Amino acid sequence: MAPTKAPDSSRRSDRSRRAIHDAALALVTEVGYRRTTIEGIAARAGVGKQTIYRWWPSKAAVLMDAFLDLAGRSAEGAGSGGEAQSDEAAQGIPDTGDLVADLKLVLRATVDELNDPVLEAPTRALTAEGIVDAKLGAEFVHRLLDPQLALYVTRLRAAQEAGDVRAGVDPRIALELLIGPLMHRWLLRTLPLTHAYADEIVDYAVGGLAPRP
Amino acid sequence: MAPTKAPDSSRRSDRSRRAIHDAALALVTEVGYRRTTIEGIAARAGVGKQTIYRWWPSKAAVLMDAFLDLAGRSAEGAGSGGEAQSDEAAQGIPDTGDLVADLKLVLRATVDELNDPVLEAPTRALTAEGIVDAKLGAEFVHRLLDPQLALYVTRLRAAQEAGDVRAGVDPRIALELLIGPLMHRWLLRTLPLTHAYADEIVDYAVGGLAPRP
DNA sequence: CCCGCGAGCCGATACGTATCGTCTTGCAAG
DNA sequence: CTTGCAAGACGATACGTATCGGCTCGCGGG
Repeated sequence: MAPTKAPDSSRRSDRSRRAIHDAALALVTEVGYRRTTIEGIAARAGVGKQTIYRWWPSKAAVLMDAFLDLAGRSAEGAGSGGEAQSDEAAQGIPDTGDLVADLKLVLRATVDELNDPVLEAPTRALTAEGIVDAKLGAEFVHRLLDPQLALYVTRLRAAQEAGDVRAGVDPRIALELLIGPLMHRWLLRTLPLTHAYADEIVDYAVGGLAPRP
Repeated sequence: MAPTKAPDSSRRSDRSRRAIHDAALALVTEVGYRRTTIEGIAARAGVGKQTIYRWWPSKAAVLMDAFLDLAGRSAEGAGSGGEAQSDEAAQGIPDTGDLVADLKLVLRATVDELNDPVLEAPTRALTAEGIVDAKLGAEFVHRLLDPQLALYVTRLRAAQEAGDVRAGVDPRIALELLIGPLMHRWLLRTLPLTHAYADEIVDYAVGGLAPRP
């Protein structure tokens, strides 16, 4: 009956947790997701296998936590000092009044992140895993993607109030018009992902969202 | 030196090939990609393991051929009688002169395909594998995606000549404005993928591509 | 025309390796 | 003294390779 009672997290070793995160990220970028094994992570982290199995249900879960930890750490110091969440999440999308310029700025930054060799392998691995595993995918979307997308919703709503976007447009759909093409090209590698591409997407998309004359 | 000489394909058993295709597709939809094994496929198909290893380099390659075979078979009879390639590939995108209506028709059909439970599991598995494995991804794009996308390019060029799309627009980018959001929502399961969504995407995208007044 | 023969794919299965997830053992931190 | 921890033994799969007869071809001598 006892549903495998949870271990006492207050006694958990932070040192081991971090070592496991680092080892997981390093292995994924070095040998790829398929060939990173739990045993390999444990060995590299100087940790017993059981310590991993005690705290995480799967290899993907380890990588997800490691990735979130990485994103959180790289954002520290960029925020106003409090609890930053992620690079963009901490500061939001700028609102200079020029919607096109603001979006280009953010989408260019997204392009740079996607092309960053350090982030590429873990991001691809998690995305791919989420595509096949609905449960993990939901967690990925909820913990990583949704917070980012919420920023677009905010900025697009402001644009609607400013009259740059038609009132009837659903921000959730407008946002996908921007992000979708970027992700599509990155995921499927159909063509190179460049700043110029991001700019064109913004130009076309905003054109379709603007009020009819 | 002899680079593992290729087997004689003229003596290949078509019966085994088809049995392997069917078993692979069935297992992927039944137990998921991760838990379909080469041994499982061989057992289900009533085939020796070596027969699979002789003709395919990996589990993903088996599934890719099986999927292409499935797509090809389901399109037979729909084409003009000759060598049909795929449902849409055989007939192309209609050109009634109404760009919005034509695109909605095709994107709705794509939505239906993506929501088809028979096609969903193999498509997700192949896409996910291609995201992580660049070599396989390139093959996936080349054999499956590019032929489909070429149809959009054709239709969009016609729209440019008809004056429905600005002359400066690159069809390869315009097409991603349509397909990208659809794939993004389907892959990441952010929100349900419906006909209404396809319609809105077409409305917004075409609005952004149309000539400036 | 016919039959024997070698080549090669086929189903089947044994083999050694790798990874999995669980379980056990001491040890040291709390 | 309780419990997480490092280390690793353990059975269970799945991997990819190597053979083994059995069967079906194509070919060439009779």
